[in-house]
Amino acid sequence: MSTLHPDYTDDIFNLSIPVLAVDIVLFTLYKDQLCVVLVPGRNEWAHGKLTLPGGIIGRGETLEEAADRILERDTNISHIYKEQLYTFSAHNRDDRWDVISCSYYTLVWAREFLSRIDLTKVALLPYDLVSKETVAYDHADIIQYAYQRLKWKMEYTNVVQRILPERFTLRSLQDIYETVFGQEFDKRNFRKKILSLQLIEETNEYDTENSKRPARLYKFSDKELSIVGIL
Amino acid sequence: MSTLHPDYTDDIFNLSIPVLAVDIVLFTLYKDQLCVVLVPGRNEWAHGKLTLPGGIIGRGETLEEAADRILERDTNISHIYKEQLYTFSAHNRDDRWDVISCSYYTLVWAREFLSRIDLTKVALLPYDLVSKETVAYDHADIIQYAYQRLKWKMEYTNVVQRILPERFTLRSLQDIYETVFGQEFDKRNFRKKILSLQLIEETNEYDTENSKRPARLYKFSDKELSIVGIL
DNA sequence: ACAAAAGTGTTATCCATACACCCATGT
DNA sequence: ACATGGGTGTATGGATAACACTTTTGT
Repeated sequence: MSTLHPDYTDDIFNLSIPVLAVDIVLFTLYKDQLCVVLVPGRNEWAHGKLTLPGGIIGRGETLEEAADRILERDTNISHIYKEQLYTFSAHNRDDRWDVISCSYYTLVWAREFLSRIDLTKVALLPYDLVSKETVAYDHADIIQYAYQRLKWKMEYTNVVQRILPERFTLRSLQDIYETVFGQEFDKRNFRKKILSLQLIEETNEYDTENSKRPARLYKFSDKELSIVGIL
Repeated sequence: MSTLHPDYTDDIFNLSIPVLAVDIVLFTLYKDQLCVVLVPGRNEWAHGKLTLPGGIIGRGETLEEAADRILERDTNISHIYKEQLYTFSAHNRDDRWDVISCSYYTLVWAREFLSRIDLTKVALLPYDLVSKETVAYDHADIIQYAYQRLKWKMEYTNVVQRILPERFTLRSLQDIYETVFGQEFDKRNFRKKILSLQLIEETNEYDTENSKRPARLYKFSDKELSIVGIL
């Protein structure tokens, strides 16, 4: 233990302190399904259920650094865009241990990351199957909360640019929204809305990979994250 | 240090852990100004500046419990509605100490609470005067972030019910919005919007305290917090 | 009677929604 | 030629924003 900060000596002498962990909710789009990347629980209290990638934060580490370190250790994915979700501290979150968890969440496109994930060590669980029966501790609650936040963020900001490749078709953008929200959107209205926001601009390139009529590729015009109503 | 949680033993053996604190941004409406309740910094690194009420979280305490304890200690206010803001962990938040701060924010109506606050121990600093010159550490940043969140929450949810008394006039409700947002709203449109949301209902009581024509008193019809567009 | 705040409706504009057909390409 | 997904425009209804006068009370 290092030297005490004078502002807090009163507290330190009266109280022992809890442990701070980081847990990451990593959503991914896989085969038109919204999935969560989970790891097998490493102890008997997890009862063989899955858990979020997580670990204890170290001294001198920021939360983001700890999240990066843990994500790399558990999933081999490094330095991706993520956002802080909430810090959970309810009593009995975890039966045996007084741990406070600062959670992060993000969404990645499976195609890019599947190659780096070792599927013998992590599971891609469809969001619809997340429940207290499949996921340990309060992690199902955390995942549900992360899903609400993800939807909000995608509806009202341009975060989606963080998960798309440089060039993309309007259809692939719409697919992401439809998968995340679990509903279909009118193609014309969706395109009209997206284009009117001036977040993206057309290029003169076309997607020739799929057969059928080639789709025009677009790119984001502005890399700043901002609040805009998308849906 | 208590027994180690098996999920985290790897981390624990490799790393020492940082300290978790709670800081509270307590906004209040005082003389038509949005103010922040601050306390004098208790050490030389605060350079005589003001700081947010804050302290170290204890083992077995939830963040909310710690926030309540600290708020009561520093301001004599107990068990008020508050929301978690963000957990700050940037390097060099605090020059001498590796502390991660989970922050909470709330808004109270000065009239109710002024009697309980000891104004020789706490300061009410108008939000406009919050800056790195007046407030220590990164607390000015935290306050600014809390202000953004407060505005969002007031624009899109019915939180405001948490700070109003049981019965209130539409004018006092509008005053709160105008003070927080620093702008005036059209009286007719404001009333129309609020009433159309069906969040509040009229009573047959009138405010007779002020002179001039007595204003009808209203009450909230629903105590649940929900997302609704107010402005 | 007058000052001061409460209360009340209408109109114009913008945005969201609903909806159906033609186009370019590969097979 | 046909099957498949890409691409486009209009009309309607609902929400928002702008705007001024009458009412009730205390002094």
